[in-house]
Amino acid sequence: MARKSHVRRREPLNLDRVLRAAVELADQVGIDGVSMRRLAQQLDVVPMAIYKHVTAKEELLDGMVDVVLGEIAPPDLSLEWKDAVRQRVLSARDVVLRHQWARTAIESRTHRSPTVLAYMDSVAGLLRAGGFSADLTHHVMHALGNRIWGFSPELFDETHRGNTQPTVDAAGQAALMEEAERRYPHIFAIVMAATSGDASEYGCDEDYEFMFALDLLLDGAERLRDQQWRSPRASSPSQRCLTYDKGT
Amino acid sequence: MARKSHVRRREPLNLDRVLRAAVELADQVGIDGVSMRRLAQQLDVVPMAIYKHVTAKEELLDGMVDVVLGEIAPPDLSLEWKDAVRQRVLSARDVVLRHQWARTAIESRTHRSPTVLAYMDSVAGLLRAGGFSADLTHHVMHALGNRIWGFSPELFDETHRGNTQPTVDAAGQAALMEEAERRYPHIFAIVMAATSGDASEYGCDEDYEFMFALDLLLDGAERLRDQQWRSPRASSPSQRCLTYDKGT
DNA sequence: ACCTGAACACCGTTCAAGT
DNA sequence: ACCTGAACACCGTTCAAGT
Repeated sequence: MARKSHVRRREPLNLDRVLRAAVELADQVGIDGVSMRRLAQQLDVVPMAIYKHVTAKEELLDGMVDVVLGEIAPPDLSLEWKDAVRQRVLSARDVVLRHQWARTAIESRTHRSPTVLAYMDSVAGLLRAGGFSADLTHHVMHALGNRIWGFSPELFDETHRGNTQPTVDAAGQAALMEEAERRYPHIFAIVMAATSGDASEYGCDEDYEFMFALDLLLDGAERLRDQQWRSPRASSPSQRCLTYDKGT
Repeated sequence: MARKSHVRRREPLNLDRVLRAAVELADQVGIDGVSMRRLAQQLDVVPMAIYKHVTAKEELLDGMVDVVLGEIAPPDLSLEWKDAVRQRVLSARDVVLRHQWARTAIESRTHRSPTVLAYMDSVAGLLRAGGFSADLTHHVMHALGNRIWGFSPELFDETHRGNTQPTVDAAGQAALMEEAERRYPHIFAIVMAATSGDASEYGCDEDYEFMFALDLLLDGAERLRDQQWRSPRASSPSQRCLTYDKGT
């Protein structure tokens, strides 16, 4: 056993092994639990050994994002553009649901790695193949925003990140509800509509919300494509900073 | 002078003063520069003194977000719903542009404070007043996502967070461009279209992108409202987890 | 009772001393 | 030349000792 661990230990550290261990660690303990020191421990290595394969923690996080993006299924080029985009984005969604920490990690990245660019390029390519101009594709990509990575911000709740709300008794619950109805009538109405009565057991169907927004955006994009939409910038290229024109 | 600083020092610390100092500090040094210790130093106080007004750093961040949300202009109820939403969201945008750290801070919040809920309630109220059902309002709010706070993710660049890309000579630049064109043809096309030729000076007009997406979403929402859209969940409330129905 | 210095258990990263 | 222990300059937060 001591011998085996000795053999293990001699297996040379490389970037791939570092990144895979980091991803595994993040899956287990969340992104905040991933420290250089803890990762080193996981790899049965001295902390400084990691710096041989990664110049700083930021680079580690870049690499971790690359690893999860690698799990996204390749695009199905036989599909009609909208289905193709949807399939690709939903595949990304599968991935970020498997790796909950990936949302935060992706959002925090300030550097676009080749892997990131390649993925974005492929999504842009699906739109271009669907007859979108480069101009419109650009704006649609921005409008999709983080949804191209398969996630959208959680507006009301944050159920996926182990938050234990304080348990209150039924009376307290009712009082809270009354308070909520008085102070936040519109949110209350929304919650009531979403739960058909029992607001206390509110929980969004995140998947549905994601799809709703995705289709709203894609349908809107399609409409603009069909009416040959061009950005004001494209018409007058010298003008870099545009003030929004309400009449448009 | 020593006397004056002594008088200053005796001014009792309170939550308001703590939060305002924290916001000011974040404005100056960014959110990562805001540590309990550094904030204490700024307030000319021992670190532990802050914990009298805030139980943990998370609570400090909650409070900081509340402070900036307080700077958002009140809704103009005389406006037609779409303009009212736009005015409110653009006012929020002014605020998050003034406080660059606020995007990250808002995204990282896991707790919805009364101030946060009040703002969300007011946006929901504008939609409701515009004839949106509670059901549709709900989904539209989700679709707007972080755009209700006046920001959207930066997809391609991150110019606003002091990043100094390595300067390369003209020849290196040209080589990079060729490489980019070969590896990321669609992104390259986008960039070319956005800069009318000189891809090296690419920079998105973030304001325009924001407005484009906002209008795409609001126009799409209006269309759904006009056709009396109802969510499948609203029709069959027992069914909580919906699979997306392509035919819809 | 209130306040606070020191301490605890961590960080990411540098650097010089060891092989 | 490579590797690594110790050290540096930080964190957020606890806690016991001081007033």
